[in-house]
Amino acid sequence: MNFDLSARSRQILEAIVEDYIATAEPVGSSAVARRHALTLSSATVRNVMSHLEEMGLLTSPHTSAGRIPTEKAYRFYVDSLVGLRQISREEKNNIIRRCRQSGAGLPEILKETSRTLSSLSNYVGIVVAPSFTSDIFRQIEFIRIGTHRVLAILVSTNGLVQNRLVETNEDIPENDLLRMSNYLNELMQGLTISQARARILAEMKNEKVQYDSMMSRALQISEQAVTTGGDEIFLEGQARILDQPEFSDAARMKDIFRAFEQKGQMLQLLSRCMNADGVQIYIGSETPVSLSAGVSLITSRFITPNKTVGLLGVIGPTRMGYSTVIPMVDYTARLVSRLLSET
Amino acid sequence: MNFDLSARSRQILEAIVEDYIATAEPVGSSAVARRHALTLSSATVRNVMSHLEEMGLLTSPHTSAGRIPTEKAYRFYVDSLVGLRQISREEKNNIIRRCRQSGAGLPEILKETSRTLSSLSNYVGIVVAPSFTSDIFRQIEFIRIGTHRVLAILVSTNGLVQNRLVETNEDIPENDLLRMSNYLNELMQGLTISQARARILAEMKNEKVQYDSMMSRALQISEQAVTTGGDEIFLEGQARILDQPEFSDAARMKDIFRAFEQKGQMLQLLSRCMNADGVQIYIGSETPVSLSAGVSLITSRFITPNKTVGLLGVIGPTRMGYSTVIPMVDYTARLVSRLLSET
DNA sequence: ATTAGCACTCTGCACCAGTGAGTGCTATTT
DNA sequence: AAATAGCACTCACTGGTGCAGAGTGCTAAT
Repeated sequence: MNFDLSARSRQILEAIVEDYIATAEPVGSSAVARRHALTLSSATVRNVMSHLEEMGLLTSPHTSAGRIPTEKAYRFYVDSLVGLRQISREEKNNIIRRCRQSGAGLPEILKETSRTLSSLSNYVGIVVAPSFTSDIFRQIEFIRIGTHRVLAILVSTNGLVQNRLVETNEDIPENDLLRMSNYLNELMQGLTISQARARILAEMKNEKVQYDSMMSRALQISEQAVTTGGDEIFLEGQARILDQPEFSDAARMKDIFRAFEQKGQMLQLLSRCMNADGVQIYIGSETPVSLSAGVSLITSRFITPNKTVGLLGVIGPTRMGYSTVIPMVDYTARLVSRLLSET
Repeated sequence: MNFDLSARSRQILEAIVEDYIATAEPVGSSAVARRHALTLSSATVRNVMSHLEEMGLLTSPHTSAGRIPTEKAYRFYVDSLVGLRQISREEKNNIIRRCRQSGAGLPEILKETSRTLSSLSNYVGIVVAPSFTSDIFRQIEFIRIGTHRVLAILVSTNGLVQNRLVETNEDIPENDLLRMSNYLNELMQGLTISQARARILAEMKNEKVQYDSMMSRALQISEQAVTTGGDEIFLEGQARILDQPEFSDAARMKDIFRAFEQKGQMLQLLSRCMNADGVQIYIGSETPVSLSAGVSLITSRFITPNKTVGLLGVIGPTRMGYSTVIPMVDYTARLVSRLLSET
């Protein structure tokens, strides 16, 4: 979407967007003329503004108010943001310090990262953990809980753990459980969790195995264990959305919080963001997450040592401080990838 | 707090409380006289009301509005609620069905229970998982993740799992890990997690052990594993609080959501509720959770088969449908205890 | 003891300028 | 021809006024 805009029009548009981001109030021609050190009268600015309005880059809430950028304007602004404010050393250190202070486990790190993103941006931090199913199988263990229950514990090479309590119709002695886990550990060696699941299903049809009750039981139990229950998503600083004046309206707020509660749904929609590399910016209606209107999403992928990918970013109002948030998300994604790899 | 109230005064107070609960609007004398089938004029009711106001049971927002119950009035209302509406069979089945539909694991059940409490009450559902530390140790396992990391997995007899990634300064071969876990499993047999932690700390001071590098390393690692990171708390249906007219104000809303985000703090405060048996009712400022003003908390304990206790309940506005929520919480707590024990 | 009646109080709503920020157009300047 | 000064116009916002309605508190009558 390349507009045929004069340099001056651009500058003015940029000034309006930035003013609006800063104040959340419609900005008028005289404000632009003043702020903008350039020697231009408000009348001239007015002409340009009405032109920009015709192009669909600005709207006015009513005749005698200033003008507000449209989504299109934000998009243009972001695309032409040549001078992505470099992230300062101080801020970098801040991020590093905060991301490090958590425990060593992946979930802890990710949760803390989400917190950090939120508190540094003042918007909502979001982190989607690397999908467990595409992670590589490490080990499976069975632990007998009571007489008819077995706890299956599945561990991936990233150190992610998934456990599942499985009901069994007979009491399985610990010895058998041990043999079962040995067999399965052999079977799933080196596969991803989802491959392992496929292997299990295939093996269940294997005739030789069907006659071995121990093996078939092992497969049945493990099949349940590898059937993963949704990935994790860390949404931190939700309350910060309330600081934004555009969400002071109760109805809009309700919409957003409802959406935040539907983490499962969100996860699905976010998976789209994981396909491309680099920072992804979704403005307003471009946002895959259906969080009512007026929100933007900035994300970037990060990768774990064994190449599974996760997503991290920030959710805020369309009127978001793009110039600071974008480099922040970018840097954080790189940082997390690096932190995870330095073992 | 036994007030010296005539039967009539009581009836009127009850009518006002119920009216206010239903409408969230100040209730006037004529409304009471009407609703109240009793043959009383509004003037008489007015006299009684002004008496009740003197006693601190009612207030009026301004002279020409109706009156609003104070916390004291709710307390009185709840205490003298003789006819706790019996929970209907249909509703019972509803609860049972919903609590059952989750997986077999304790966390899944509890999360679903919290959801159920929320959706049936239309307030916020809250469930505090039984403390891991007071649960009985079942087994510890070590899994080697990379060269300098060991994943410690701790399982309790309730089937709760806690895992922790521990950094080691040397590479420990799998064989050693197995010996270590055998030693520890022996050591902690039959103890609660917190006792196990004490045992580990004691054992570390044991001279004989200090000279055995394998043992002392095992103790070091397991010490980290048993240092539990806060218990779990399931807060579901937070967005429902937005349906309450008294929270349509942005500032109050922010307060509440901030409090909801501080789950750790909440947990501490809630531990007070776990000491007494039966349904606990905290009205307004009695609430241990410091969620700004105007909220009430209704909780009850539930117990797991091995006698650890958890907490479950509902958070809502002071103007809460006590007569339906109280029996609901009561029933749900009993039900969960039963569901957990029927293995 | 209860109630009818009435004056009084206070909120909420509608209506009405007046104000000020901001626009769009036109005539003028450069 | 582009930029600007000037001016009429629009429209939200504010504060004041007046009225209706709900509700109270008091007093006098039942």
